[in-house]
Amino acid sequence: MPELPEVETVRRGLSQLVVGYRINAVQELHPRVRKSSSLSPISAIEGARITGVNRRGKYLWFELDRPQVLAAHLGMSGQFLFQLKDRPPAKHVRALFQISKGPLKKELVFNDQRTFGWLSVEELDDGAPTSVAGIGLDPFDPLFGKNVTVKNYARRHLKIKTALLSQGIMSGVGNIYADEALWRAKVHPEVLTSDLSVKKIELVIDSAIAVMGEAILQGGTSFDDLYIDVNGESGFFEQSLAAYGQTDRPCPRCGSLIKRIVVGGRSSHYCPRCQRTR
DNA sequence: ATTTTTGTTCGGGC
DNA sequence: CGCCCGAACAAAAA
Repeated sequence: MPELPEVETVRRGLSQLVVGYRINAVQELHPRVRKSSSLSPISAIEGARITGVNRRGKYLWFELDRPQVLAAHLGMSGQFLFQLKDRPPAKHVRALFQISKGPLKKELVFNDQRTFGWLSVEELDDGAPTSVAGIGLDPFDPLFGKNVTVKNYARRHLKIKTALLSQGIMSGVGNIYADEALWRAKVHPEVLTSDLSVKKIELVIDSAIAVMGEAILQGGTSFDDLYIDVNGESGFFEQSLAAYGQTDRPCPRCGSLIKRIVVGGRSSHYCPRCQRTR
């Protein structure tokens, strides 16, 4: 499932392979692939040259040689793929891009099994697409402020697990890295943010930064083929997971068996010994 | 056939 | 009105 490290891996792959290319043709192949708030059909960007690929949290956007951008969210299973000869064709292609640079021609596919992902033509507003306006900065953003973020967590009355998943406060963390960050910080997922000390909240944020930074170096986490990078490669961070998906397996720190509970409708994995309610 | 999975949005309740 | 919670959405694998 694409969270910040996976989306960043995709962004880096795209950045390397599409910047400088011109978008010659776009086909929308599924009725839900275009976000309803898109300024226009995606084909309106035909003729534009891609000048960069940017990201905030789990949101991606292609910068073009015109005021509009092509914004994208991978949802649960979205993928940008270059169709390679030695790989089976993608099965859930929702949009198709014909791009070229001089004599070089490429086909970029937007593939999405569960159709929660989307594409959208948008204006930039304060450096980010309009649909990204309400999304908090992610901790890798140069403008990210840790002290402000700590305060924003502290004044809410949310379970810390729910707070980490709230993209409006700090973006990029999903279910996997939320569980891993809380395990590293030794914080129980159900503790209220308003009950945590400033120091503890800081530790949770630092842990999220550390675990996502390490995951980026490993190309992200791939449990199955729902997450692969633009070249179809899996990430290798799964072997480093201490808590997520480790139900009934020993905690790497103390040996207690990892527990699974539901918090805010999402599965939460934690060590009952290392991560106490208080 | 039913359950499980997850990011985001939306509606209800307080 | 603001805040928080839970349901809904899709689709496929187990």
